[in-house]
Amino acid sequence: MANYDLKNEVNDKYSLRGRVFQKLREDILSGKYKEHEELKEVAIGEELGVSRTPVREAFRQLELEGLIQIVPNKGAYVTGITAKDVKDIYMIRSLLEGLCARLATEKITKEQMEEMEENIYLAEFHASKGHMDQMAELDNRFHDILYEACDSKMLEHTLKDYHQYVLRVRQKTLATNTRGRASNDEHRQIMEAIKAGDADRAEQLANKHMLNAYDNMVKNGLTEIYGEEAK
Amino acid sequence: MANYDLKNEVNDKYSLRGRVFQKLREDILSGKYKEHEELKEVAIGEELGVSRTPVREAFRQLELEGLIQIVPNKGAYVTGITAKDVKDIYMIRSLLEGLCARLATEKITKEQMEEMEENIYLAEFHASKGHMDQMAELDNRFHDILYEACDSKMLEHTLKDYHQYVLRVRQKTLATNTRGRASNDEHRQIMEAIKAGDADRAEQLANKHMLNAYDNMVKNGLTEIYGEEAK
DNA sequence: TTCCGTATAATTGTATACAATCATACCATT
DNA sequence: AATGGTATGATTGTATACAATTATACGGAA
Repeated sequence: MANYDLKNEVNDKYSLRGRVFQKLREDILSGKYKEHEELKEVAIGEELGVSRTPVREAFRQLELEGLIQIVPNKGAYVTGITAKDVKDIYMIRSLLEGLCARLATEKITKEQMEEMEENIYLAEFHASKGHMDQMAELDNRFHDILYEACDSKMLEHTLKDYHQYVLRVRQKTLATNTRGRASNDEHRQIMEAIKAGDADRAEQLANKHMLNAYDNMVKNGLTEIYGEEAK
Repeated sequence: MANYDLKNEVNDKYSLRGRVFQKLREDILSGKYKEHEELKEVAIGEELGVSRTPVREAFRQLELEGLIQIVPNKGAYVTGITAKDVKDIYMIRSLLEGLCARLATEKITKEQMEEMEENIYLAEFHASKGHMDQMAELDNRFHDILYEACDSKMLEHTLKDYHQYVLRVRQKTLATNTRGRASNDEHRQIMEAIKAGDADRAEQLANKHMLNAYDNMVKNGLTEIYGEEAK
């Protein structure tokens, strides 16, 4: 839990620490740095042409986002996500996305509602064309809209944390076209429930949406890459 | 989300950064540094006899714990909790403590069960004696045991974050003797449900326990100190 | 008076030097 | 050969100097 001022993320783009942070974040999420790999301050500093100081501070931020783990006097290691972690995250997200959808039903603004509708419309278009990258992007954005719409910065922050945490896994899941379309349908149903002002139904649907996403992941065996199967 | 290796907290006791971190954490939670107060690197460094570097790093950790907020090129400010935040946190905790209790029903070890029973026994003793400090301590510990017992480091970490976040508010709530006893009773019921292996009931009770705690806070007007009333 | 701009001070951002700690390799001893 | 200890190198921890940025105060112009 931390950094509730999201405007900082913008400001940070212009500081060295911010740039180092973003670069490392991207490299970890893209898989350049693998799990349990050690990140050395000098090596990364030299690679990016900065001193150790901003690198060290970027490390603290990455730890804050759960992407690395710092062991005192030893080093910084890329965080490993076990299958059990992924399972737990989806269990937690199921509850919280449900709560989020319920709150959003009352709090969503007209602009957010319109963006959500547009998002779903676009997603269906890209699904029919088989544009996987765009679909993944739109899926991320759908959830972000929902998080913002619930009008709770505590809930929004927690959900964004978890969302980002499973990004590495989730990207691959959506690559299966059938799940992509099913996911879109579920988004549409959630959106319609919110639009109709049916908070209970929105909560229930968002709940199920997460469980379905996890079931699909397990079915495709996509959690195994993170170690042993969740028990 | 961050710092999943709790052993670091122990190691950090022996580093300057760790000591600065602990000191500031204590001072913020105890109210020495008030909300929105600015923390200056040099001033704190001089006060503790260290340079700016460990102070800066401690700041990053405090931000990680949500106790301060760092604004680039400006400063570090003690995080303000609004009444709305407190309300949202209890709403979220209600769901997650429920999930935690449910999971704990299956995963709790014999040792944890025994500590939990002992905790409740002791709490009732101190309640009868009017020992408020001990009761607050035991209340914290009860929840920590529950978090550990659920056997999910993701859930445990999130709950500990939120728990700590409302510590400043919660301390005061328990000061009312009647709520202290009611809280103990609820702990006992949760414990008994877990012991009986009734996961559904444990979840439901933990759920209600949080909502009751929040209701009591509102009733006593204790959230108003954090700004306007939650709407 | 009010507003704007500039100068100055205070504060954070970054680089770098040095200290402390940890990992490794090698040698001596058993 | 196995074990233990010491020396060496690598890496992180800390202090400090300097740069960049921001806040404040002051003075002049409208």
